[in-house]
Amino acid sequence: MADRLSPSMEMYLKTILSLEKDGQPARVQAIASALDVKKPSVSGALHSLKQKGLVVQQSYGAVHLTEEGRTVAKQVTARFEILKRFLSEVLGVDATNTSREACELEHVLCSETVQRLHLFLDFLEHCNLDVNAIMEHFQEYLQQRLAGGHCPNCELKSGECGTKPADRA
Amino acid sequence: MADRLSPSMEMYLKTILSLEKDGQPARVQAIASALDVKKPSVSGALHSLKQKGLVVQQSYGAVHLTEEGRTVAKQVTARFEILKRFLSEVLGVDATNTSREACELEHVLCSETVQRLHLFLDFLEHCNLDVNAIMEHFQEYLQQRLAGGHCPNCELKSGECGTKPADRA
DNA sequence: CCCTCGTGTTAGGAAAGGCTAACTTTTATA
DNA sequence: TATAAAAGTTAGCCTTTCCTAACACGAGGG
Repeated sequence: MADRLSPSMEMYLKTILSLEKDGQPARVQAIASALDVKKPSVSGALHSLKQKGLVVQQSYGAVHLTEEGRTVAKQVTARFEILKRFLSEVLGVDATNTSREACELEHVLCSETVQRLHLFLDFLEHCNLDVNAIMEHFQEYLQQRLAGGHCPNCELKSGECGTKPADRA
Repeated sequence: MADRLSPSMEMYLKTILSLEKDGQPARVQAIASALDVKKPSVSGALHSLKQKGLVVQQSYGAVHLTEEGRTVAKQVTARFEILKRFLSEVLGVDATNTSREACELEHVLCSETVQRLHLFLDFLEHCNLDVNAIMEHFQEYLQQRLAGGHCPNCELKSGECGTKPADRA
């Protein structure tokens, strides 16, 4: 398999797939709006994706994924969905942030790691009834700790990974 | 607080802190080797970090972190350690990959998410004895699934997030 | 004291990915 | 059908981060 695409190129593919799924033709303008970039950036990116054989586009027309492009787009999208689930279901990250953050992670994590995350979610969901109780317990613990409580057994110092105490009040 | 530094700049700071911790003076050459870049790249980066007030360096001499630079470097390092622990202790990611992957994540995840991950590890470690059993159960499940077993309740299709069946044999 | 060699810096350039401005093509409407 | 608006493209530029080549400093050996 060729080297991984850049985050930027993966985003273009993911966006094209997503527009297609919504039944919209993937026009330059629509891609630009979805990614919050300008049209010339899209044109440039498409030029590069065409060279790689991942999309086709008749001049001045809509963009279509090739089979290979579709495969990559689906992979990226699948990663995104798994990461979003993990962030929200396990870590309880705020809905405002899950998409943005999953979107950065999807370009960075290797398949193996995403798969393990997927299996972790799968495990929590299907394979052990006790797990739900544990996860609820974790969510409670999380709320307490985020509210300022302190675990007596733990040397976690607030601020050490970038969150100041004031941020968590 | 100012905007987040670029991944690259965070890496320079983290590396300088790490060299200092090893008792070595943070010279341009040492930083270059540690990051696998050439000396002029380091000079350029240091120029930018000096302008931001994050490092000081007498000309042709060793580099030192300012108080602010040290704070950032420590935050990045702390994120790295937490992510590495999560990847290895929870997901069982291979030791060869944990550092590389944690190193990419550390620049991408927001403080809130890293903190939640930290609390998750903390929870697993200190706050519920049953959790260990669950996690061991997960590790077993992981091994089975990675060896080709299939969860009857789960529609996980191999390959959908980029791992081909052949990769997992 | 000078010279050499390792280390640091500067100059100049490439690639990626974004931008604006200006041009071309298509579409839609009067 | 003529033409204006919308959509796409091209040209040219900026920033970041890396590179190579060439130059400058500075500590140790003759």
